[in-house]
Amino acid sequence: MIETKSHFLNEIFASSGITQSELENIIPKYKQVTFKKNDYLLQQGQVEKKYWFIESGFIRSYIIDTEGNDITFNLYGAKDVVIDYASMFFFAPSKENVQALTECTCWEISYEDFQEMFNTINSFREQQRGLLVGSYFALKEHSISLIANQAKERYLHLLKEKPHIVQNVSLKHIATFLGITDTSLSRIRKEIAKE
Amino acid sequence: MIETKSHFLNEIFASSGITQSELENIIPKYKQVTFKKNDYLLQQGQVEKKYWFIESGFIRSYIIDTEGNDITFNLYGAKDVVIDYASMFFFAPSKENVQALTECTCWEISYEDFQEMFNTINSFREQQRGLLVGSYFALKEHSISLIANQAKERYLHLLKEKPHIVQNVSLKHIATFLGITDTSLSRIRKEIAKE
DNA sequence: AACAAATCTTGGCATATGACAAGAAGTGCT
DNA sequence: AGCACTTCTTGTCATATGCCAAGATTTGTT
Repeated sequence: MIETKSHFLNEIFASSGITQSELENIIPKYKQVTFKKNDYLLQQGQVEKKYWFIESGFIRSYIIDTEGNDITFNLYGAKDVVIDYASMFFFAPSKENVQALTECTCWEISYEDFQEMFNTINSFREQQRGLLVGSYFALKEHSISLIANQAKERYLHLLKEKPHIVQNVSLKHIATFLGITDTSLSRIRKEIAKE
Repeated sequence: MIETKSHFLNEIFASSGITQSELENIIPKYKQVTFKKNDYLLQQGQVEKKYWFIESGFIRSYIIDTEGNDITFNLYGAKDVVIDYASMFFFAPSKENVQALTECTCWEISYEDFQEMFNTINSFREQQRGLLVGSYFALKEHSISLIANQAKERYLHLLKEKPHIVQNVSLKHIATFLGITDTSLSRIRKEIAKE
């Protein structure tokens, strides 16, 4: 018997219009998994037809570009959804590596279970749709921000939106995510501290 | 009766393992549409559950960022697929505007027809999957390139991959797509011409 | 506790790119 | 043909950010 009331996933599904009785069908489809620091959730070349909600811990996705640079593509913390859209929805081998930066507790759902609930439970569909769209748009906005904003603005934006990530992820990973060097980010921090 | 042999879509589906008899079912699902210069295929806020193949003409997608800058998000030419993933697959209002830069002839398919063929015709599924994944990854690579490469490299890459776009799209749109000003792009061109 | 390794900060200098403004070239319209 | 409008080029100067290398600080390990 699942104690849904106190379950982490309740926070994820809170205020989504999903009823308690629906939740009792939904939550058991999620499997708790843990990752140790440096474990890979997904490696380049793999197809991973599942995704995760992070209950605790930090995760990053990265690619190694043609010149050998390690570039952080995304950073994830508690309550974030970790997903590779191409792998999940198009069955494509991933272009990125997704790795735990710390010990992590996550809730995993398979493509099949997702699809089934997406097609049969209206409130689940609406809630997940909103969530996935939000995560997709965040990436898109970040990409635009690389063009339109200065590094300092990007940093301040990240600090505002995801302070827990700024506080827990190493400077070099944050720097490549923001599209700058760790040296520059260090200077930006110094400048902000002065203000 | 559709004359599939000489049909533009034959080029799209060529060497995809789709048989001629399957093509005769597939091609009629596509509707030819034309756009005049400056027509919108999709506007910010709309949900557009369809996508297009360009037979001729040029199209761009763009957003106006918070500071009012017009930023080209993607550029499309003949044989490209024009799609807003969030709108198409998640029924989300688009964040971008998709506008014809020239007169265009396109082939449009609805989400419903796409879904139906995707689920029933294996060869269609494989071909479309490859195509959509390719288009998705190109955007991802471009985003990484904004971080990892110099403007000149990005321009040379675009020139190599999509010379027809470089030749037909105005410098200012190419510039914002590459993440630089039109002034800088003009200088980069000059420098390349000298070599 | 002590050392090694990783992370972060700082300095000095180089450079890619931006901002602004003027002129040149190209395009479309009457 | 002529005019307005947009697009492209070029000059000058400012600046954000990169590169490299040296310390400082923190973290992990024995």
